[in-house]
Amino acid sequence: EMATDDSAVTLPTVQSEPWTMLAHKKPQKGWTAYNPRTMRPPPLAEGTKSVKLLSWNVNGLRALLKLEGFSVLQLAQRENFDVLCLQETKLQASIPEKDVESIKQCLLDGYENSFWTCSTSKLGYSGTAIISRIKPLSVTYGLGISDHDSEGRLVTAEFDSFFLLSCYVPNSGDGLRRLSYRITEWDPSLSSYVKELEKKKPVILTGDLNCAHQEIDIYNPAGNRRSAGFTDEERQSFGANFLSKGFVDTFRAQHRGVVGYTYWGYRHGGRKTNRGWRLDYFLVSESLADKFHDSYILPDVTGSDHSPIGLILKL
Amino acid sequence: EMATDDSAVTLPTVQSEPWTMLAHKKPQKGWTAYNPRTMRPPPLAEGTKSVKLLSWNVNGLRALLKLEGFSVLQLAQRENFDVLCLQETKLQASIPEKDVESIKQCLLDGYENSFWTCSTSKLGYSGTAIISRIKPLSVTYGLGISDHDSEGRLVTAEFDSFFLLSCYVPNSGDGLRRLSYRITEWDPSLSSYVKELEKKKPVILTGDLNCAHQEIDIYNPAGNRRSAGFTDEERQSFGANFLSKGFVDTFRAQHRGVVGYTYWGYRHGGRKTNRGWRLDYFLVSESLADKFHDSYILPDVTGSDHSPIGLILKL
DNA sequence: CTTTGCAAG
DNA sequence: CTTGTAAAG
Repeated sequence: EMATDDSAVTLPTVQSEPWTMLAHKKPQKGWTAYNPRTMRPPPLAEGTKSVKLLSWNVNGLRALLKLEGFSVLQLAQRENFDVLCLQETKLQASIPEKDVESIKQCLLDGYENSFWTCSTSKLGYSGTAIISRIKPLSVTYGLGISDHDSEGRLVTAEFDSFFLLSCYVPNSGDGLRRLSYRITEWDPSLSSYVKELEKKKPVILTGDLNCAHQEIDIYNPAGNRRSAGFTDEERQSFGANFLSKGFVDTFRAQHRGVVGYTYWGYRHGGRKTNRGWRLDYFLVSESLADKFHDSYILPDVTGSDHSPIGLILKL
Repeated sequence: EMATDDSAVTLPTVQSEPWTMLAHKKPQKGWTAYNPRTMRPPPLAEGTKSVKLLSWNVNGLRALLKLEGFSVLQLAQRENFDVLCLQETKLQASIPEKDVESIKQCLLDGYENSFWTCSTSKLGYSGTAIISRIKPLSVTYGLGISDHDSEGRLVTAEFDSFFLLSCYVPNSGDGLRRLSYRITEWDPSLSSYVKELEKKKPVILTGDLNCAHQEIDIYNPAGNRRSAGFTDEERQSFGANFLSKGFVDTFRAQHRGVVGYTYWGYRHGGRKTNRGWRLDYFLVSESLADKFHDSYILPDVTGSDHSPIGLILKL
């Protein structure tokens, strides 16, 4: 049975739905756990024009398709998305023939338009994509700055009423060896790029932005102050370069005080114990802030260390 | 039903026993396929003193134990061997704790004495072992020539009536890049080493000697004239350094005209189609040539690209 | 802990 | 095709 609203414990703790559990033994600060069963709004009225966007860091597309086979296709059918953004495809420019076949069958059936980047500097690393039912007006790859465009971290597709960016932000790495690149080069460059695009039309920036912005966005804030993705530097950069520049974190705007993770490291059996992070976002231009119907997470979709996230945008 | 001896086709071709099939569509030169069900002599009379030796190129011991779990232990119990020689353990000097546990449980239960070499020049490469119920008089590692002893290719155990060598001969490699090392350095050094030992007592040289000596020892002799393990150079070297120096190929001595493979490459589904090679041997000093009861192959033991081989020695 | 690519067989 | 490694997350 569903717990009542006035129950002392505000968190449902149904064993069979692990995504409903917080890692903290006791709920803190009145936070609640994100539950897609109860927290997603009812569907839009028939006839309301909308577009459904999905984003997923797949952590190696070939392994996902090998492991999961047609379950990716099932995801597509169940969710009936219009556009799917991928990160960490780990594909190379030359994909083995059998993998091409698998990708076509599992992922591109019904989606005529697909646009792929891959790292040219390091094989099988990074890589992003946009797969769409709707034909974009135009597509560009990277930031347009060759220093930052050898790792296949960005695809931009222009649609009628917005730009959509599928982005994989550089991880600051073990020992934070790449933190300074991230803070002083990548984040500001991406920020300038999106602000430039925004002069033309609204922007939707999605993907693995590799930052848990606030304490609510990570299972163990105190223990991760010097972990890549939760350093003060990255969190400040995320605020300064995106949120303070007018971009709206749609999940947080819709779900104040809700703990919704999108990533659970493989290293400590994170998914079972819900030791997660919220690293994946749909950020939107202010002008779209009241035009989205639902910003959601699909935590029960497995096959990667990240779960997919979704955004339903009213048109 | 068993085929009768006077049948026109001399080869049993029972589908459920693939090791009974020859790769050649038609039997050639009157060869027959090795069949452990019919070609092993009856057990020695009760009370006859004997020792049972086994040798196995395991192609990565950790993977074998992970894959097969306790079936290795079952092999030990079923075969009830006295000494097991391993090659290509691919262990490092520092074995992860969990692997140590697994090895102890699966492999060393009941075998007090075990002696291991590993490659110090290339991690997870090569590596040999002798695991014994009988305590050896002494054990030495390598050839005693530092140039050839960085790859963990040899363990020698001295028992009362013989030396036992577990050996993994260097593969000549793709493009035969290591053929000249093999022919001009390794083989002669090993030959000198065993001849030196033989001055003290008889020698049993076993392991993956990485040479299919004659056409009968390989499924496609014509197509492999320049393949590592069947070059003229390696075959001549094998003859000159070991057979012509008085060592007896026990399997061949016992089974003239019998096709008995011990290796089937993973690359072309070799085991299913019996596209095999005989690369694993028990070579013995001439003085032991009439003292062995059975030199055999266990082709139905899986888990590696090689099968184990065995030697029952009368004492 | 898992992905990728790589060397080796 | 499978085993190891390494770098990366």
